[in-house]
Amino acid sequence: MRRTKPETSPRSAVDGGLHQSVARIDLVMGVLAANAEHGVRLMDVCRETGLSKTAAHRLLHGLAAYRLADFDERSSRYFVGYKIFGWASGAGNRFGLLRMAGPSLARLADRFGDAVYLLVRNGDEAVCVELVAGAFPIKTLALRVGDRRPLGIGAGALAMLSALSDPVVERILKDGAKNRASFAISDLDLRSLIRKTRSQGYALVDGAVIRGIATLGLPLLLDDGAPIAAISLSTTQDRLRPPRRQEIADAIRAEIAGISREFELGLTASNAAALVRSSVG
Amino acid sequence: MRRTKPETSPRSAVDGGLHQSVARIDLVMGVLAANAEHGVRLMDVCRETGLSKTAAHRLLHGLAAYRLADFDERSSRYFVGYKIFGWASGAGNRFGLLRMAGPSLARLADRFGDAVYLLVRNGDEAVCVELVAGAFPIKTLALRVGDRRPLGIGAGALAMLSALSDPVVERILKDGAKNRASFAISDLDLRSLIRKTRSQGYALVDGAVIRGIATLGLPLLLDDGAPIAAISLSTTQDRLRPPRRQEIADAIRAEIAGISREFELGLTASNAAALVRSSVG
DNA sequence: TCTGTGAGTTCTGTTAAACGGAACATAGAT
DNA sequence: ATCTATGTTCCGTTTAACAGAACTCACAGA
Repeated sequence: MRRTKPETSPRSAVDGGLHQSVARIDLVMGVLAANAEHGVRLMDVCRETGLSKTAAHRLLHGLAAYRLADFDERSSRYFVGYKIFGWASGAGNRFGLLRMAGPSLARLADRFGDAVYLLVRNGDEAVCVELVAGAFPIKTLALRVGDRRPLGIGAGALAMLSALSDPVVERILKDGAKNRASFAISDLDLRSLIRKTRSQGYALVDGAVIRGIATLGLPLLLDDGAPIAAISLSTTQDRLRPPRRQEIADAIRAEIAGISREFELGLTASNAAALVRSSVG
Repeated sequence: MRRTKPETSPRSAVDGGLHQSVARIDLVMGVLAANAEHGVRLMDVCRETGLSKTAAHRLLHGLAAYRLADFDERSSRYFVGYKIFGWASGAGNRFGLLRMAGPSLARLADRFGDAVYLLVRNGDEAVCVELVAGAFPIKTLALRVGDRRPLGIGAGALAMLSALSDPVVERILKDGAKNRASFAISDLDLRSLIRKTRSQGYALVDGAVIRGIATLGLPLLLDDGAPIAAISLSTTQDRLRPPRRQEIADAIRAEIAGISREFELGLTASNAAALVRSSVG
């Protein structure tokens, strides 16, 4: 009796058999997203995912049928479907945070001319949920919408980490060491940054994550002190020297105060907790 | 022998059996996205999708395992996962369009102070791919990123429709009649708007789609005349009267000329065709 | 404190949706 | 014109997903 060889079975490459359908869709969409600009052909997907030609073909057609992917017949290339936008626009607005913070971001970007970010805590990571580029000609976009960073990497994520209690900080440092490896910031540096952040009341990362770019961020705290989000601003290092630095920190703090007032009004305690810990897993 | 009743089997409710896994994921993610602000509980998903408790449970856990959904344990609510952002940011940049058009949008929003949109043609619809809000205090956001409109509804979509040949326009009007039903614009109105758009060289929708808001748009054409995208600006009706109106149209036209020059350089003929017709289905 | 209700989770046997491989078709390159 | 690589269709097999039932848990009202 011929048995299916278990060796390089694509299913095991993904998940071990559980949630295969989600696993494969995630896998394929990931490939589409990674090559979104020029699209991918069937065999590209096979190569990158290890799926059989048949499986990839069927899956891609299914995705296209539901507009999760777009297919161009002439070039026979697949793209991430625009339908994803609809999902994403909802995702950013969890608990209406984006709706409430949006005007603040715009005001800050407008006043200082630099790029302003809204980051949300998601487990031990920070996700960039919105970004408003300012008018200043030198664009210093440190993050794009959707980018993830371990807590502690970048001013917004550092602001959130610093707002957590020491035991939690220690746990996060321990669990996330591997994820921070690609950033040239040692745990020692990080601890000293946290101390500095706590003492000065805002997080400043001056060229450490991206050369030449400085970012400054403050956390949005619930009344129990839990950080759920952060607003940060990035610019060139010379535009973030002391006098202006303090001015920016104060402006962000003022905006955050307004948001957090509005935010807590529409929030029950359980909802708040939900936001903080959403998907700690 | 007890047979599974075929009657209201959820699988048939979705697709008829083909691509069930994609169908259900699409279905569930759609529900999550529709209730993104407050999240949904397991039974909400069951109710809204018709899925069995078990199926919904398994699927949601699978989605959460891959971070396509986020689950909050305390409130036991599911949310659209932030991972979707990663996919979406790729989606907007098909063929690098967003990268090339981004600076133009920012310049326009900056100069006029109003909201500026980038729309892409996707089959017989237009999708809003990017939006830059201007500094003017009255915000007139006619679209959000990810919104879809039938071609012809809204200035950008009207600009693209008007750039198509008459036979194509007729086909789109015929096929899409139902989708336009919710907008108070008759086909007769639409034909006259198309004529007007063609003669004046830009599309203007003055309060017809949203009361009090006027939008003005121009298409981005390939050298063979096919419209692939549009840039539009929305503001209050009184801010879009004749002298300013012409100024805005000229400014958008100039930006589009720049984009399309850059765009065609990086585009082979087949790629261009791909973009135009992506997912006509 | 007890009890009833509704939500969420786990278990189990069954089934059909998805599977891989092979054959077939098509397009591009040489 | 031939060859190679890519894309599509077919088909018998199988395993991942299925529905239902039983279970736990939390909470509300008596």
